[in-house]
Amino acid sequence: MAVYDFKAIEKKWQDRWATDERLKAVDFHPTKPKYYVLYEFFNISGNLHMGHLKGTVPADALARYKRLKGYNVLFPIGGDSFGLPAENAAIKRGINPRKFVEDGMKNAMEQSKKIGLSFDYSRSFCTSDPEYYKWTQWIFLQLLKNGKAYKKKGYVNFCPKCETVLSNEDSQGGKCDRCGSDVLQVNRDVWFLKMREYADKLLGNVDRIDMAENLKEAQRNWIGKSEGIELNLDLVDENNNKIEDLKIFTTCIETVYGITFVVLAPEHDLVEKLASNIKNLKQVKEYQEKTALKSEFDRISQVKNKTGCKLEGIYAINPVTKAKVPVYLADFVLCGYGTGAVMAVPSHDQRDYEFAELFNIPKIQVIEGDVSKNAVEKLEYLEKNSKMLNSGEFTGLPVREAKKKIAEMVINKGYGKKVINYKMQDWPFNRQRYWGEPFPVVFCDKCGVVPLDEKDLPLTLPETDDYLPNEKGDSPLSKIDSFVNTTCPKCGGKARRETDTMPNWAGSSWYWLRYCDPHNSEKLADFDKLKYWGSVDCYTGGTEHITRHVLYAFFWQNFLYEIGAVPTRDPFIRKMGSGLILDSEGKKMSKSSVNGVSPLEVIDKYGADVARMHLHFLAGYEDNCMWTFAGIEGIVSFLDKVWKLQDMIKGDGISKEHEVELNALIKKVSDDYENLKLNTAISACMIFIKKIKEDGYITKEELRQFLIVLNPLAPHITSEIYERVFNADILDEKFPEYDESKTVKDEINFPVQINGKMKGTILVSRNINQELMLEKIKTDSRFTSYDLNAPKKVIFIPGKIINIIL
RNA sequence: GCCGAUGUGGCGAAAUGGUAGACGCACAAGACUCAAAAUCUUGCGAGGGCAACUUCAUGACGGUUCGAGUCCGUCCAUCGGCACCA
Repeated sequence: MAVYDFKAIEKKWQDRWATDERLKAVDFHPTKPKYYVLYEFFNISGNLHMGHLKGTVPADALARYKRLKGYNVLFPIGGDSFGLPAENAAIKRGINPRKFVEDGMKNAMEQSKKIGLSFDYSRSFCTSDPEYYKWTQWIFLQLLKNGKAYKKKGYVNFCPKCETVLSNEDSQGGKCDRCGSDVLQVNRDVWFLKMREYADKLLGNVDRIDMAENLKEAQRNWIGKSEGIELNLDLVDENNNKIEDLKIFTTCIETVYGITFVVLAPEHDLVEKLASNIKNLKQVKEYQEKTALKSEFDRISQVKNKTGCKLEGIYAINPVTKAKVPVYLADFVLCGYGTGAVMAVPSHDQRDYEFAELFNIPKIQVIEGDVSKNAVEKLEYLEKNSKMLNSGEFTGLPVREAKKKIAEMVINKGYGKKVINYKMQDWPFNRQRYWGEPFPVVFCDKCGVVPLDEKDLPLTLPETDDYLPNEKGDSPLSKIDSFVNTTCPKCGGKARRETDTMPNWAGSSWYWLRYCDPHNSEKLADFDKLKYWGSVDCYTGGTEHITRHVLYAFFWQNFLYEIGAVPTRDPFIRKMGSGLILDSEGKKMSKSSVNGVSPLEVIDKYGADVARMHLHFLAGYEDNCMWTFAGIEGIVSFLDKVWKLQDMIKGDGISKEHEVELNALIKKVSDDYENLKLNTAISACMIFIKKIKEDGYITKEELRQFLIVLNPLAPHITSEIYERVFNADILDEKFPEYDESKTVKDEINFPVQINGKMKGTILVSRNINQELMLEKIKTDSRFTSYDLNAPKKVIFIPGKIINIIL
């Protein structure tokens, strides 16, 4: 038998798979059930890294397993090619982003072939392909027509050194991802998508998806649902003349008797309306200007330092107590949450407490507890169910009861109503960059914002070699007159195009739908095909975008469902989050990690099968793991033993000797593939080979079944042996079935406990009953020292254990 | 601060409430060899004992149970998410 030349043999199979029709998904397959496995888009900004090997291989194993199980599997791949990463990389190398993406995609596809991934490449596309972004633009038009997109002035992240606007993701920790400069906030006219309106529907998606609890919690936190009361207060002047209504939001209506002041966000629009009544208007304006200069990041990072400004001459009336309290502006109140105004109860909220100390405002304690140094906050008093103080008719009630009753009273008397608030904001949807989807709208002096006609899509991105925004921070598209100047589709008059582009998250918010029908030029995808492929059965990939991309995906799918473009609200049935690869210092190993080991290096040295198996023997799919070459010899020697099985074939059929081991193997590995637990699948295969080595032979049928079982993990070597021994292609085979009754031996080592302690095992028939078992124990020399004649109690679990209590 | 996940040998890690440490690495001894590599065999949680055996061990302390790594409490630590969200 020849030595296993992995380089030549792996290449041979990879070349065959590249064009193999059997790896392609078939729309409306007449007999096979469908199964949709999705791995997240490749980010076209460099080479594949170890994280890709960790993420893709289990998805590939699942796809290969499901094909062998007789499913019609859709396992596509594509490229997230619009956006900053690709554009920045292109600028850095001085090449056209279009060219960069083309090369990057080709490279990623070649590299994924080297890993042995069985993608259906015939369905691939990039988000920057005009045939694809035509439909991204189409979706935006639908959002606009259905009132889910609007334009408003708002703040965006801006890097002064790169002269570009950045997304939140590209400005984490307030630093530019590219150059490390501090990110500023600039006020710009921004397109927003009404994502907040979908908050509750998104929570529904979160509940229904099969996903790890920590990821679900991260999403729920991000959405940030909170129930409370919106309370109406009158704003009055010094002479108690009513000037305005003020709405505040609170989740602690039980503390309503303790209000001693009210705070508005500095940007609150009431300030302008009240201007004539504010006695210290100059001071107020100064405060507003000062806080406006602070970036969102500054406001968050300076958590401890309270600042504020009193509105002299303005007072608020507590509707419950009729008390007249002062009104302040303070930047600890955010204008984007609730009503942008809060009632302050310094005895029962730490922020209010600190503010009251600073401005010398009195406190009214309304719930038991020590408030001399800190506020007694909601969590603490609710936990203890303390009693109410100074709260009129509610004084003395336990706080839980009072909370309900005060809320009822407030609602009944018309002082307020129940409301639900969300932390999640609407989605700022434009970037002042070149490399993205152009917005399919124009601005007409007569008609205002006018959407393009759907038949005129795609609105293609014009060519340029000037990728930087102008000095005002406008997108580079604004410098291209032939693009900017156009005619209004409605009145035919002069109009200007929107020159901003969509964020890189736009194209990835619906791509799984396009795979169902990637070449459709009439629709984003044929409805019947969408119905056939349905929700993604298993979506694999990293966890870093769980509160961004996955929520955007939920949002768009819900919207598309509501306008009848797709058949379901849920894009994904199950989401598996791939763990990270850490380097020797325990840091994330990725493209940006300098000392990262490339998967291609490992493949070059050991072959793709070894690389696939070694990495996934180190840890489970969702676990982080440290990359190391240590232990790789174990996989090398295992595959060497597998190769040498060819010399050990003796007989046909399944031998009595291996029947149980083989059935147990098939059972274990089937479960493990379903659950992406490749590490234990590998160990099960090793256990089987150990037994074969012990006995010195394997039958032809046993080898056949074993190769199919191992194939999803190590597709190259198993395909090669299969061809050599059986003169057939393993892709045509069916995954072996197992017989449950044959997965356990008839004779087992039955565990014996005395007084709950393990004392040993006795080799007996698996079906032994209690009486017989007791007899066996009594006659066993190891147990003669115990008086077993009158046990207090005997616990006997058939086939499992016996426990004798003396 | 709030929420979530995790915590098991020298290391990576397994264990539907039922023999803790499967499987692999490393290590040690032996076989083969002039020798080495490769390969094969055996051992390998800690303590005690010549041995048969025995005691202690799954972050800590309690609880439920005939029986707990697993379930329930209270802590501690690590990682992750959110964070002046009213």
